[in-house]
Amino acid sequence: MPKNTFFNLPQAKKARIFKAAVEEFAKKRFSEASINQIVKNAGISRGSFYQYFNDKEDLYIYMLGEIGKEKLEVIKKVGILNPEADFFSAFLYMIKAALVWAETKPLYGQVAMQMELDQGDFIEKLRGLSDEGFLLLKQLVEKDKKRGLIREDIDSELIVEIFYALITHFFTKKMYRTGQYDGMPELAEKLVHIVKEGIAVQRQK
Amino acid sequence: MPKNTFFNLPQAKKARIFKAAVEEFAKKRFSEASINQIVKNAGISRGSFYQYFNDKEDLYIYMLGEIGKEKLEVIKKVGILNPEADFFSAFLYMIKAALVWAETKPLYGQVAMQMELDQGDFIEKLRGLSDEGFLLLKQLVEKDKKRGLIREDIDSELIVEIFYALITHFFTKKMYRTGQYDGMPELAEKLVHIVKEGIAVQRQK
DNA sequence: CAAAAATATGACAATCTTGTCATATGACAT
DNA sequence: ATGTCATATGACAAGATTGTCATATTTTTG
Repeated sequence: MPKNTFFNLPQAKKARIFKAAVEEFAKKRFSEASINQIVKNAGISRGSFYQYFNDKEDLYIYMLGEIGKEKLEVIKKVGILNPEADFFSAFLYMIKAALVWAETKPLYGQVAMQMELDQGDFIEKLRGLSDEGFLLLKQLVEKDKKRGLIREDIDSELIVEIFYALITHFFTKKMYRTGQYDGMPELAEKLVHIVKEGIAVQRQK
Repeated sequence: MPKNTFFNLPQAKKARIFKAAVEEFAKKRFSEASINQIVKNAGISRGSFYQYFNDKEDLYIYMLGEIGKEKLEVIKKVGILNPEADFFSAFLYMIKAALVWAETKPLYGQVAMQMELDQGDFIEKLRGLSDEGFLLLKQLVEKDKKRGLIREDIDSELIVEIFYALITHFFTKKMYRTGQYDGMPELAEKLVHIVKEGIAVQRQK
């Protein structure tokens, strides 16, 4: 947790530091991000940094927490919007909402991407924590199983993870290559359709 | 390309250096791997390293090439084994062969994994190159489309990439968490089955 | 207003990295 | 054996990184 000296700072300065952190962690992985770079961009001295935060981890976790708050709001809106939606359309809606969010705050999305690509014990520890979206999706899958929309013989967690893996893979690739998310809603629809219906030719229908 | 001084080296010394490189690049990403560490483990001086290779890239590419040779043999065996196999069983066979290979030379698999997780312009450039396995799979998909096994309306490359993404995701996760690949053949089968048949409940069949 | 407490600062030590280079060693041919 | 050529070596420069700390400055408090 950041020290009190940080929270006591005037809003503008806090924002400056936060912005500098986001910019750095959007460019580099945690392990490669440089405190030097952050303090330079924030316009504070190296000494001050250590007066505000214990170390890089401290700042990183704080930043993720702040970003997470915003992200959660986006995700929760989906659940509220149409409580009767099936998993597939809810998922697609969620993706689209996430894309709108990512376009508003592109750096936030990049921070998440960098984290996704990171390894290391510290990052691995972090991952398990904030899986609110994951849980929500799993519940939707299970509801759909009861409604007879999704096959009961497939593990719910596996299903969610498949979608997660696919979205992460294609979005990360696209984002890294072109720096943009255009065409992604369409791709997401294709992916959902494929996993839903399968790629095999249907014998009868 | 390594310099002649390297190729002139006695076999044992070459092997020692190669082994040290594999060990380092299995532990660390390219950008984080340290030449210092490699020379230490290989028992050569720092100066010698630069007499053998131009730089880290040089060694890395050489190493990947050597590993790639072995890997390609494994993959090619699949195509030979049963030329009439459909994409799904060929893919599964390929996965299983890759797993056997990875278990024999676990570090090679880890090198590939580290590369998978890496970003950076240099690594990105490398990726496109050695996609022999990718192409082979794409051809299989297209054959199966003609045979009426796979739906024609889905892009072949997308299909291959979906499998690639899923396998990479689950295997990397598993490997990183537990250091082993046990249970992976079964998981691969599940994944193939899901993408083949879909997760939606079939209305009639 | 003066003293005390809080905060800001950049130099510093320690540790890493890469790539170069003058020098030493060894092998091989004349 | 002597000279030449290839190779081996570790010190070195230049550039990063992190975390600490004595000192200066600002703010708050009595």
